[in-house]
Amino acid sequence: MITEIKENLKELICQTSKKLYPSLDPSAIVLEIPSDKKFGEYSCNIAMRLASLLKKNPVDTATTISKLIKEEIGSTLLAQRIEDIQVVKPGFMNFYLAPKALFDILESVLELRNRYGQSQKGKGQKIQVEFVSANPTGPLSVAHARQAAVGDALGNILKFLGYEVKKEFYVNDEGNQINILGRSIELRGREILGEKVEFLEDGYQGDYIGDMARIFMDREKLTSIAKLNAKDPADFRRFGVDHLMAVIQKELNDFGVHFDIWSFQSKIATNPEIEKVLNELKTRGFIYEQEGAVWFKSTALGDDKDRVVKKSDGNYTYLTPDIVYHKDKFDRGFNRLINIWGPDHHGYIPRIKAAVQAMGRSKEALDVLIVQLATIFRDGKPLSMSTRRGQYISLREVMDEVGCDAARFFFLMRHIKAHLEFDLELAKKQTAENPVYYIQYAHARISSILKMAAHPGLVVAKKFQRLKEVEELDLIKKISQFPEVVSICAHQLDPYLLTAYLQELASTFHKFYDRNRIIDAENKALSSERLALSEATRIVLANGLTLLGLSSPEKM
RNA sequence: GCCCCCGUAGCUCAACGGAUAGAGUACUAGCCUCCGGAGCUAGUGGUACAGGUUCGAUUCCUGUCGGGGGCGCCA
Repeated sequence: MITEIKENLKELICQTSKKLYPSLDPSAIVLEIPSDKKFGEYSCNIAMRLASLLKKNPVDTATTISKLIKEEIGSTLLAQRIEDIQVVKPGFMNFYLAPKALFDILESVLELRNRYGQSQKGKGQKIQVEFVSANPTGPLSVAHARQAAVGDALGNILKFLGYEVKKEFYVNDEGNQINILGRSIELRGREILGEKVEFLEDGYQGDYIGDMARIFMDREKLTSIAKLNAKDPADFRRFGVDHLMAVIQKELNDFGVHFDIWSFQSKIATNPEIEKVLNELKTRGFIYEQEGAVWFKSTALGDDKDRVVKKSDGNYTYLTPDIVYHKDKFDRGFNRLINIWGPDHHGYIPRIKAAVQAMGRSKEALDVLIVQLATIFRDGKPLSMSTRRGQYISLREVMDEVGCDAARFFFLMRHIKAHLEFDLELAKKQTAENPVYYIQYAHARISSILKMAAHPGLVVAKKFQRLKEVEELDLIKKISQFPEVVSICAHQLDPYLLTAYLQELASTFHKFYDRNRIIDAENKALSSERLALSEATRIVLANGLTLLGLSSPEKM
């Protein structure tokens, strides 16, 4: 409903403006939600864009256009829905929706319920969102936690807009890091059996390694050094990967993040497959040999230096299986890939984009989102986060301390490209200072009112005519913005706008609640319309919270 | 040295290139005979600096200064 109104209005403005300036590019016409509600529900700046072309005062142009629109509008669906058009100072045309339009929107929310805000915009497009993809060498960190919250919410949003979305976790279960993992476990095992060992310089040092060694040796009955020596090193690796993947899956599951697909490097980037892809790249002229190594000519496609894909010792670099993996993604039919990475990988973007192009795909088919780190604060002081040593804050700690909903919301609250300050004390507070509870409180409050209204026998209205207070109309207008907010999130590939919107919606509701009595047995007709308005608000809050991966509690 | 992100109110952050730069928090003063006071109302206060593009710049471009991160035949 609301998107229809906007589209129709845009079309009308376009046609009318073309009468003044026939070669007008329709994409130049932008309808935006004004910063201040006194400027109406939609505002158009086309007169100012045309000012220099027409060599006329934009206010005059806007006046002319708005007169023409008023003449034309009678013949369209908009006639009853646009109440007023005003021309203001620099040359804005501001459009004011009529109560009829607002009531239509309310009715459609109550009818569509959890589908309100959905669209079919993405129909037929297959998108893969790959995120977290942490090496199975330790528990997940806060950095992964933020990536998980972002990827999950973004995937939800894209699905909501009709895209066919798969959320995928890529498991790097081979390579140097995994060798080091296996070796670290083995060395801890030797220590447990009393052997004096020198630990690896770049080995994994967290306590969990020793725990894992103990579990493995119990299971395999490795009670002596001799038995341990007889063990295949690959067994340590395999155990390490399996064990840690189970830990990671459990953590993500508890965090409420669910993946559709788990891909394993060992299955996808097998040596024959790698050679096949390298041959293909060679045929296309992107491979050469130098100093005993095999190089990918990524500079030809925008990278700042060429990259080794096969070292002089015959091993592949990290990049090589990754190229195969990206080819695999496209082979599975995805026409758009979204990778969510940490900031430590940003230098890696040009080479993987080069690889995608070398395989004949457009570089626009791959979006790499860099999610900046979150710094965890306690009592106003940042907690140190030296990596590698196992001294980083884990997802588990944050989740246990502040709860899933609060943690996820905090991770989503800022642009993904902005550093995030995460205050544990604030996130833990169950008070007004905490925005999560502010939103959920509004949902719980409405749920409670709806329950209570059942007693006096009030019904939730389906048709509207009595809502006219400022707070009522403001609330409907805020509700009407939801589809657009979701759509902007998808366009920007960042869910943060939705967190801000939900706070505004909750605030608009609280104001309405504070100044207007909802349940009133003396005035049932008005009361049932206000109940319906509350229910519509609840629906939108729930839809938004669900997209972000948060719960919508009926009681708190 | 090169690359990426960020400099906005005391603090944490907003503002598709638009209108008087907005919220929360803190501080001050108010609001419960009645639907959840985890709420509402009012007040105070700001674009790092220098140029450029534009009818219009917090936003885009160049430079300076400041903070964070990244730059391997590591992953």
